[in-house]
Amino acid sequence: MARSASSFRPANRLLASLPRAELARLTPSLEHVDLPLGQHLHEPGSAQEHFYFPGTSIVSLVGVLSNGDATELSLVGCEGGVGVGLILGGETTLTRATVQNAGTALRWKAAALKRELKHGGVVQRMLLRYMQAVWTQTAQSALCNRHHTLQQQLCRWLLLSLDRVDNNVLRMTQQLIADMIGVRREGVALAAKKLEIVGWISYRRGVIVV
Amino acid sequence: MARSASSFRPANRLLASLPRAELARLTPSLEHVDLPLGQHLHEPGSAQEHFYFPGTSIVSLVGVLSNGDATELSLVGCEGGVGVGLILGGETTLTRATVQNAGTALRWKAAALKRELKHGGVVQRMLLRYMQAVWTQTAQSALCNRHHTLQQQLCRWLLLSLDRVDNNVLRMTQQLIADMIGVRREGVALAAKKLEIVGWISYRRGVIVV
DNA sequence: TCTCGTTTGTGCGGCATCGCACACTGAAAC
DNA sequence: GTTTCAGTGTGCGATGCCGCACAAACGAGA
Repeated sequence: MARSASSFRPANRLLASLPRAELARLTPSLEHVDLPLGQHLHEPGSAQEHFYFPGTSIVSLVGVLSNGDATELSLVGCEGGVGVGLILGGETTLTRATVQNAGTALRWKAAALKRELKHGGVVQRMLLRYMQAVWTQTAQSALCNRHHTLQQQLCRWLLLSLDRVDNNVLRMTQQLIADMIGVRREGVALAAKKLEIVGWISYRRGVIVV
Repeated sequence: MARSASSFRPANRLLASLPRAELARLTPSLEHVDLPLGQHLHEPGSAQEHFYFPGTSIVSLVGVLSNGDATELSLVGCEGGVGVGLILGGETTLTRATVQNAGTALRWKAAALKRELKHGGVVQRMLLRYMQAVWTQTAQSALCNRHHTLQQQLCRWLLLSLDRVDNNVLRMTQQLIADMIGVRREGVALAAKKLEIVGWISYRRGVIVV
């Protein structure tokens, strides 16, 4: 499942944005992994061992309440990374990271990340910038949850997901979508139906075409 | 309005948590300010000049949508700081920081903060840890907005506020509270009425006693 | 004391979502 | 082909909040 990372132009855009030299320095400590659908990269409350840079995989970051209620806080594809808790240095998170879409990723040992963070160069800036993106998405999520209708949230979710795949097709059941944005499945069914009537999407047993 | 900061044991707990030497090093670049009620420490979209360490003041961080809808993302008192956007390095935020409770604060030039962040010592760790606290609160906010009733959210807000004052009294009109958590004033009135009947709070024209 | 503006209390119709129940459909397994 | 079941469509009452309108209570200043 894991082999050494050799490619010079990583699929992940955070890594690709780094200068040649920095990337070369990091490469030895990066490890190629394939993420299967449904795997949890980390659970609420537990410490994380690795930071992940998704390549073709998509990972959903959901906040979990003690009673089990959940809401998606951020969606991460090749433009980001998983494990912001490591950047910030706290031991525990209240989030769960679940693989939405099986695919590749590069993983990075937590210790190496911490070393790089102390170093304070381009990599640190990159990580912090991305942290801001995550925070912004979380804030957006809070705002949407308060002010937007289910329909609007479904649209937002579809667009976020589309940005992270290379074609127009999403493989995702209504139940999973409902769990992500924290609503009933029936609500998603209704909203999706409307979108289908308008002609923006077509829906067929777990396959969405936009 | 501004005079040099001289006290060795700052009221702000983030600063107080620093080792003597570090604090001494920072002190010259800190400036004492009094924050009047209602002042905006930063607006969505604009760059921030200072990072603030509240002493007796309380600052509310609200996320603002382009259409004006808003929701509180975090509440900051002497246990925290205002200006996480500076830590993360992005130029713009979608948040507004408003002074909820007039009081003192120490402010810190953005440039000094950036220097300290590169340096990568105790101060960096402290800032990042606090950033995590803010992120966690934002995530909590998202979860509450989805899963909790207005009543529960009011309670949460009251408790958050209480943690940040030294007595049991909050000076706050229902309208302002409603704006904070992003609901109608009438809803707050109703919820507050219930809490008053149960005997947990007493409410009198902008003064809440718990 | 009186007035005026702010703050709070209350009622009503409307709407979005929930929780539950159940029927239908397509795809995979036998 | 038949069975089986995950995935989906639909209906219905309940609930919580919104938007609006207006009355009542309170406090500050004249």
